[in-house]
Amino acid sequence: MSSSHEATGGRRELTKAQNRQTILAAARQVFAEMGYGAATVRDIIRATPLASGTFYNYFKSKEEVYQAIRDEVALAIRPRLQEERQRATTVEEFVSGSFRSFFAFVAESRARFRAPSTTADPTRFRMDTPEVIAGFEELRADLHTAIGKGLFPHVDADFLTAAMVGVAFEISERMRLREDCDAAAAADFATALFLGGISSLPKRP
Amino acid sequence: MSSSHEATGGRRELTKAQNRQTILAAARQVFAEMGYGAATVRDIIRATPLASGTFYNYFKSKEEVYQAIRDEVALAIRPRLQEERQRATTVEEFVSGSFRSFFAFVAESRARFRAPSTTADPTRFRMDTPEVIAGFEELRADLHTAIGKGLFPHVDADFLTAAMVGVAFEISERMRLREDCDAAAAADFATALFLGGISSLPKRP
Amino acid sequence: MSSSHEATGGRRELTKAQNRQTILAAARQVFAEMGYGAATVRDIIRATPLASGTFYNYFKSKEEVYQAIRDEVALAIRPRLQEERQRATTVEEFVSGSFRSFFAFVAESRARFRAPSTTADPTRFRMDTPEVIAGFEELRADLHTAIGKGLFPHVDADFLTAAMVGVAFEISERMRLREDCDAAAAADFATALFLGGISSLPKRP
Amino acid sequence: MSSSHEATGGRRELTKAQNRQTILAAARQVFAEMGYGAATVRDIIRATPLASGTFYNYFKSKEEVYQAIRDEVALAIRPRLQEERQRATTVEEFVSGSFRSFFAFVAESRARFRAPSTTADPTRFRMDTPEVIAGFEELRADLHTAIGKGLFPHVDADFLTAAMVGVAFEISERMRLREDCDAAAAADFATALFLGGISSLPKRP
DNA sequence: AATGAATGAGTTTTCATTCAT
DNA sequence: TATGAATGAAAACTCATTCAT
Repeated sequence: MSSSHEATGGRRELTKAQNRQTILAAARQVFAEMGYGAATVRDIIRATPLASGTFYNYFKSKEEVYQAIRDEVALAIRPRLQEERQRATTVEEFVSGSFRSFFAFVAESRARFRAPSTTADPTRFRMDTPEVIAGFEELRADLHTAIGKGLFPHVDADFLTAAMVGVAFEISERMRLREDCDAAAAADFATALFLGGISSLPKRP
Repeated sequence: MSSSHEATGGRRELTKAQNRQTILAAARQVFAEMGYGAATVRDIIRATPLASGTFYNYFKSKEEVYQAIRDEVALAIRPRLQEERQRATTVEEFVSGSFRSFFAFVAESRARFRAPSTTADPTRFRMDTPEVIAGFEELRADLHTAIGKGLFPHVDADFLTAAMVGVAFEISERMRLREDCDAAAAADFATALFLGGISSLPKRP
Repeated sequence: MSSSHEATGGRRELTKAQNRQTILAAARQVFAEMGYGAATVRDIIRATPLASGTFYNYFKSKEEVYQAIRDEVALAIRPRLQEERQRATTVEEFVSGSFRSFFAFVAESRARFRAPSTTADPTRFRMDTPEVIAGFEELRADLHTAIGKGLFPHVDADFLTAAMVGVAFEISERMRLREDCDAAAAADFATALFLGGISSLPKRP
Repeated sequence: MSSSHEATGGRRELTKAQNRQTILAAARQVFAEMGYGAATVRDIIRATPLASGTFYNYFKSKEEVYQAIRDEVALAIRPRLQEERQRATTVEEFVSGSFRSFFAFVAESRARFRAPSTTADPTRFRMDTPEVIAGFEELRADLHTAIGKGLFPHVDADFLTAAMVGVAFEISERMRLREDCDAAAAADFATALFLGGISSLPKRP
């Protein structure tokens, strides 16, 4: 009799999609708060108004929820980053484009990936998923190519990738903790560091 | 009879210290392989020739083992890093001293912190413990001081700390995977990046 | 419009009866493959193109499906066996009539009771249902009567019943596994065994 | 302080062996009462004074308990039967030796395999385990040999095996239900049936 | 009447911890 | 102190059944 009840024509469909999202949201929060390893399916369910059995209508296990979150993240971020890099014709464009996209994405998703409040798990939960890693493998590949083409100086591509990844993750975490969450500032900082530094890096023989 | 008694006494002491080390080594390996959160006391005991009850003669819980590992690490690395920074009179010394100490430490401990082989936990287990973090808080503090003293340009100290931490961790991981595990090369790379880049960083008002 | 309506009506009736049979067939197969005890309503539904809720339009529970299968079997076999025995005027007719009817029935139903392929349940699922047992209780009663009337020698009727039941079940299982599935040969074997053996059986005081 | 407490020197050892037996006994009873398929590990534990976790110190699953029971039975009965048959030089010895051993064994174990009281599962729980079946495969092989050697007439060995198995199982069940549980009478009955009947069986070409 | 998602009680299994030896 | 079996609370997962559509 309530309006929300009557209005929806395909209530079942909606509910089903909503439940999936409810579980995913709860999982994101729980993973952030307790860390992936320590989190249990129970914890996820408890963070939900659903019954325990319902979880298993959507996911077979904690791993599977994690995959789903991963895939969502990857689907959102990887194409953006790849596009930036492919469009780049100079080191500046390559570096600044990558960092701008990445920090912008993190800032946008801040709402969705609720900040880890009281982490019981001493290992930090990062958005450091295989898919994201795969995204950085793409970065590595593109850096190799760029170095081969002479766009970049002939430096250690693996270390350079690692450095960019490390800077991106750590600064983004710091950025998220700040009130302003200024993605542009973070991107400018990281970009300047690399543009200034890359030319000084040891050249490989 | 007396001599055998004394020998036993000596062995006892040794055994006791050995058991503690046995547990710590097993815990390091298990944490690396499954992640801290997913690891259980059972897992640690299983990676040990000891009986389950024996564990509790040395540690009260998984957390306590973790503390002990942390403290070991911190005890080994933090004084080294602090000393490097306090000795530094230039940016070059500050940066290169920090990175050289850090990568040297990681290379040394490669044997002890067995490489995470097949990680079931998708979140990477880094030597990213609170104590190590605390070590980097010291770095942050020292950077603030150094900026205040004019040793460093007036950049965003938090972001710079984050960048150094991220580069240190990611490159050290990469380094550990390499056959040669060349700490000097890693340190040179990171140092060059920062020395070249720092002067380009955006200045704060 | 009317014609399509009538056709649908006819199909409905058919569908309804078909659904019942679909469930029964699935249940027979599932019971045979997993054993009655281990089988779940879920398993039966899964072996069906129907939805879970539909099951409950036809049966209240696993037990009720079982009853239905039982009753079907009993309805088919018991009257036949009783008729054979009542018609019998000699031991030969009694014994050979019973075995011939039984093995013929099993051979006929081989198609319906699909052979248990890979039984997860180590206890064999036999067509050894209460109704069939009841059928053999009738055999016991009739044997008692026949012994009382002097048709059979004065042997232990319970043991004789048990022997006939055991031989019937075990040989029928063997027969079903054979390509030819020759009911007559099985009946001849069992009949000869009992006709030859009965006269040698220990007489009761 | 109680005598039963102090008396036992190796209380641990004893308890451990006892617990295993406690679980096996409970399992035998539960399997008999509910059927193997319907029985749950919980049911077995509940039939025991032990804690739920203790079950898993001894068996990994319901299947494993079942295996253990099976193996016990097989270990006890198969050698006896084989010995009887190998010792036999006539049909009489072969048949009567087999039946006497089998019924004697069943009578002995009546205490251990508590009689199925109120079976919820309509499929009867027989000691009809793969190992026991394997025992009858040995019977089949020996019958083939005996027929080949001319000890037995040239009848259908598979059917004869099935008949002996069926008679053995069904009569033993009947026997167990009787107060006297007279193994000798059961053996005499079965032996007479077969000795009288075998010569009448249809000869194979 | 058919559907299939939600429910939550029940089952299986693991685990930290205790304690008798 | 070392041992390792017992414990039972809690986690993982299944299932019969209901009910909105």
